[in-house]
Order: sequence, then structure tokens, then C-alpha cells
Amino acid sequence: MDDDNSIDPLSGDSTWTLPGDYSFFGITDTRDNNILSEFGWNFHPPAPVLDRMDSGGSCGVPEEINPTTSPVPVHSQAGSVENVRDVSISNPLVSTSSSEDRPESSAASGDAASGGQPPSSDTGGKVKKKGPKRIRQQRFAFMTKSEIDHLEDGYRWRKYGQKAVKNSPFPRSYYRCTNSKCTVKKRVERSSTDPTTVITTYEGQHCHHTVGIISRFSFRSSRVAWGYCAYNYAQLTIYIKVTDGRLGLHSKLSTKDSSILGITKVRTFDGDALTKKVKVFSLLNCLFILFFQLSDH
DNA sequence: CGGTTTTGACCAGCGC
DNA sequence: GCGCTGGTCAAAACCG
Repeated sequence: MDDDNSIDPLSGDSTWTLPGDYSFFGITDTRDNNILSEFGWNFHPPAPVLDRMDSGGSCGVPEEINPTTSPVPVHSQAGSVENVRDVSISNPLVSTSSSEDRPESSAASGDAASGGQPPSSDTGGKVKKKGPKRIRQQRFAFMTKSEIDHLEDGYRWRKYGQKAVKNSPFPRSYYRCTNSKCTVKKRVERSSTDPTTVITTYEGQHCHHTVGIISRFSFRSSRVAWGYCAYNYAQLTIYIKVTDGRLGLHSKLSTKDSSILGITKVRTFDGDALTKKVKVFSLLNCLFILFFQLSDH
């Protein structure tokens, strides 16, 4: 996995491109591409990007971007390279405003605001300490077709904020992992251009296991279902329950050590009148993305 | 009662 | 410098 050309040094593009060899995604025909593009996932022509995914950030410790292990560095608007590992599957997910460059805990005044209460007008007593710049941890963003905003990913999250998004009727929610030693955060917002799409952005990596095996998928009338799950397990077991009125299937997949980028499990099997095609992607060392298509007969 | 969500305010960064 | 925006805080409300 130590790809010599793991980074496109010329890429000032904030769009994260998927690894060069797309065969491991099983995207080998135009039909697949059509399906993906239908969801706004455009797989660019092969471009060498990340290969090693074993950098494994630790809890609360911002990871240094290592050019040999990192994907495309994302350039901020100011032109500086940020410590971001955005996996934007060709989408506007890679917003890299650097407004979060401040220390986590010292960021806020002690008693900043109490909902509904008028602020103590004099800011004298609530001066925020200006600590060292917060180093942004690696981020990973992707989109999911879902009616549910907050998709279950096996971890427990605590919502700590919600903001209205400019030019969007949908708010953005901010979550933090409930594990006290874990500093992973995620943002969830619904696409303003496609309200059926949820944009989820993770920042950081969990240093603990999931609390349960849960993954939720959305289904569309077109019989294309997809979703995601994020696990820290080397061994990933996914339960997929497919119900579409006529048929109810309950299948179990088990992938072994798919944490190594480049390994893709593609299984095709028939069940009753359905053909299920399952693809497991491993984009980061702890993240799996599932895409599976249902088709008649 | 403890954990989670809601929500208004605060702050930093950025563009103009 | 000012205004806008994103991100976060934290008290209050809510919930099981």
C-alpha cells in the first residue's frame, strides 16, 4: 500500500478523488457509474491518491499530515494546506473553511450564553482565551440518500449545536462522540440542492469500538438502496435487511479485514426474485461505505 | 436523575 | 474596520 504516487502534488483541487484503480470498487461498467452519478457520486478518471490508510489517528491527538500517507491535501481558501483528509466523492463536501482553528475547550467563554437570557452586555468578564491554533483533524465527508438526517453508524453522538445554513432551508447539526476520550465530531446537513441527500462530515477518528452493529440504509422506489456504516473493527459484519413489499430478505455479509484499502468484497448472489449486488468500499482505515443495488429478477 | 437536545449568544476567520 | 458566516458553548428544557 505504499504507493509511490499516493498524492497528486499538483492537486490544489479540494475535490478528493478516489484511488486510481477503480476496479476494486467494482465499478467496471457504465451502469454502475450511472447509478453512482445518479447519487451525485462521480468517479473521476484514475488519479493516484491515498493508498496507505493506516495512519490511525488517536483520540484527541490531531494527526500530522504525512505526505506519504495522506490523501490529497486540501487547500484552504487562504491557500494554506490544511490537515484535512476530506473524502469528497466529487461533491461540494469539501468545504474547508478554517474557522474552526481554535482550541476546543478554551474556545468559549465560560458563560457565553444562556439560551434566551440577555447577555451580560459587558464583555469584560467573558474574554475567551486565545489558545494555540486548533489543528484540524482529518475529515471525511460523504453523501447519503436518506430520509433520516442522522444516520446511525454504530457510535453514540451528542448533539452540541445547530446552525442555519446560508442559502439552505435545512439546518446543519453538530455532533460529538459521547465517548469522553474521543474527540471525533461530525456535521450533518441536508443538501439544499437535493433535499433527499444527507451530507455527513466526520472529523477525526474514533479510538474505541462502536457500541452496536447498526447501519441504516435508505431505499428508493428505483430499488436502489444504499447507505453507509463506519466501524473500527477489522472484522466487519453487516446485516442487511431488505424489504420491499413483495420480498423480505435478511442477509448477512461478513468481510474480513477490509480495512486495507484496495480490497473490495463484491458478492453477487440471488435470492428469490432479487439479485443483490453488494459492494464494500474501504475508504479510510476505519470507514466502510456500502453500496448495493437491487434489481429485478 | 442523568443524559440528550434545543437554542441564543459568543467568538474567530474571512472577504470586502 | 465592519459585516457575515461557521463553529462552539452552555443554560434551560426535555426525555426515558
